[in-house]
Amino acid sequence: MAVTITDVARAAGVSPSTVSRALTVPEKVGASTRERVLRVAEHLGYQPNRAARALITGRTGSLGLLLPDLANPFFPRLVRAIQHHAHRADQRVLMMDTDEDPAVEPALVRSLTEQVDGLILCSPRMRPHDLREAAALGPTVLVNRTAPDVPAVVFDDLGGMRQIVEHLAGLGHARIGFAGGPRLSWSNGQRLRGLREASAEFGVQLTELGHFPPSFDGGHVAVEAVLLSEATAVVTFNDLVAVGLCHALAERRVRIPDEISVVGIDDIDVAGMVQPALTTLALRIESAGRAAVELALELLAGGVARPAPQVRIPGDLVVRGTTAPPGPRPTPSE
Amino acid sequence: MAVTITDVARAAGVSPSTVSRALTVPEKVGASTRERVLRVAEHLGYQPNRAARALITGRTGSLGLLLPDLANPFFPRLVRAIQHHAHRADQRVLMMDTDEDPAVEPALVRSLTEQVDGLILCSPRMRPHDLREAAALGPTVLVNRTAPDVPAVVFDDLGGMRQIVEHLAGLGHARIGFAGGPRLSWSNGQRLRGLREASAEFGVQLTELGHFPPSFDGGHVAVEAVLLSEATAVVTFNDLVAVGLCHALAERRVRIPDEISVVGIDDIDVAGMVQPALTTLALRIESAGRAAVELALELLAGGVARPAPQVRIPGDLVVRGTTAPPGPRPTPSE
DNA sequence: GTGAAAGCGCTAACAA
DNA sequence: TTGTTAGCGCTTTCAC
Repeated sequence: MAVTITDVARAAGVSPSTVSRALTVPEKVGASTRERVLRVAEHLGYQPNRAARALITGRTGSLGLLLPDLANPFFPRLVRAIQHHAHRADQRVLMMDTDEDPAVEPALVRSLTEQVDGLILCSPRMRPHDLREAAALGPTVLVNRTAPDVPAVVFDDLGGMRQIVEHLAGLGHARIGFAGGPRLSWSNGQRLRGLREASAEFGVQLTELGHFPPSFDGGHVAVEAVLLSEATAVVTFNDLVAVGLCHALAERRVRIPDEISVVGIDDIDVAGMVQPALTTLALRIESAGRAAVELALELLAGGVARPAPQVRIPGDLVVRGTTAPPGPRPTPSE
Repeated sequence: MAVTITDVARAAGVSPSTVSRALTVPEKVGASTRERVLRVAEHLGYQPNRAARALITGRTGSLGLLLPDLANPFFPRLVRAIQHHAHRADQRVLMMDTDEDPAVEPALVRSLTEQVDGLILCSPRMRPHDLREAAALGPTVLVNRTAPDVPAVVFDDLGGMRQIVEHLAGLGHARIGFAGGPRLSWSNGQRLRGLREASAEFGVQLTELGHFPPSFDGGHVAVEAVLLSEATAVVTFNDLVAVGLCHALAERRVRIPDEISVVGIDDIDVAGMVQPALTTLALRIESAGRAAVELALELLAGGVARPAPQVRIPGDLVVRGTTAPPGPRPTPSE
């Protein structure tokens, strides 16, 4: 049997409540008593029973983490960061992967809220209505999405897109294509909007090439639309699509960046591994994770300012090998 | 306030104990009563309070998951699978990333054991002695490592290496190099052993090129040793190293697979994204995750056969573009 | 088959 | 500053 607070109390010659106080509100206990209790507890290897503590305080000491797909290289970094900072605040992390199925999200949220102090919803795919209901269930922080009155951490897509277009325009590109992500994706909308605004600002023409799966294969699908377009540079929804697109272009003997420039978003590891290495908008995912945990902790500590805070994480354009001044357009051979 | 078992009892006109039984040991309750209780519970949106249940049963309903680094593309797939199967068994997953620091592992294990029913240790880096102590703390399952008397899920490195060597020997390679991983890595030892045995069997010469970080950069470091060796084909500790090596070889204008063949291990996504695509030993990571959860559940359900079961997951060689019959060795130019 | 009662380990009033 | 008491929500004897 594990050692309980009563064992410690007996061994230290005090009452259980004193032990409890020494452990959780040290300042409400005499210095010498506190020290003795702490020493005894340490010596006995006492570990508080979280369940008992949770039962009475209503605090579980853990944060719930919901995300669409851990296999998407964007998320492991985010999870790591969240994990790390939660741990520093003595909170555990209960992770759940929804397998990219928006339909299961509300149910998972409902089951999670009961067993965690707060919820971090990463790139939730559920409908705004469901999201609002979910957030009402308990302290909730959104990452990579927004909803009215819900604290959120988002990436500065507008600023990021501006950096990309500025870079491309500076290189001399006049016609830019956008290989978009899922129609329902919140960030896809943001990115498109940012691209439109920046294109107007820098006087380049933006062509929307369509919506593609946010994956390597999606990039392969997009290649047709890219070749059919007049664009000399293509921005993709994310790095996976960019890498897939480059792959497909290479298969068709289109030279990158000589004939077409490609820009990704995320700066996942693969971006630096392919050849040529991908020019991409690096997202400070670790910062986002930290911000999310901090917001959640604030929420728990007791309310948050209205309106709900919205942390915007900037991006940094990383120029590598897939962008260059526009050359001759590839001839659509096949 | 959340709805409790008492609320349900009152609404259903029975005692709390009956509700409890209807929910956890249905067969000990009259059919009609059970049905009514269940309906009322559903209607009220009753969710059992896990903390209270844990307090009395001693079962937390969650599994602890310890791993070295979620950023390593091997792990997200494993975590997903574990998550998925744990969830099906109505167990939550508490994940902790040790950040590749063997020193923190024992402490994390100790703090985790108190709050979970069982522990799944993935590729633990800690010393055998610590591992034995950790496993003694509670129900423990090892993944990608073994210890006496501890149930484990391992990959069939011996069989996998045999597949690789057979493939290479069949292609005509007579001298194979191995770019090893961390000296302390358990699987590195296994792989080396498998390579030795298979090399003897197929009559090829094996050169150990050294130990390298299990990363893209590690592959870059390894390139020197590769070029200095007589090997016409190189097996690397994992795909990341293989991709890094290919990258470094390409930088030196060494043609793959014409001048050197490269084989990775894992079949991470990147393996299919680089050009040429990587020949690699695919590990059935999902199967490993499932097996790990099953073992853990068995442990919880009450003991496990002695000696501790050891599940061996086979690998499948995926032949892609980085292997071919040996050509002329590259001339060490620089 | 069902209810009453006890108690898991802890914290939080309330007293002293 | 410390101890006493009650009770969080649930399961599990033990009666009936």
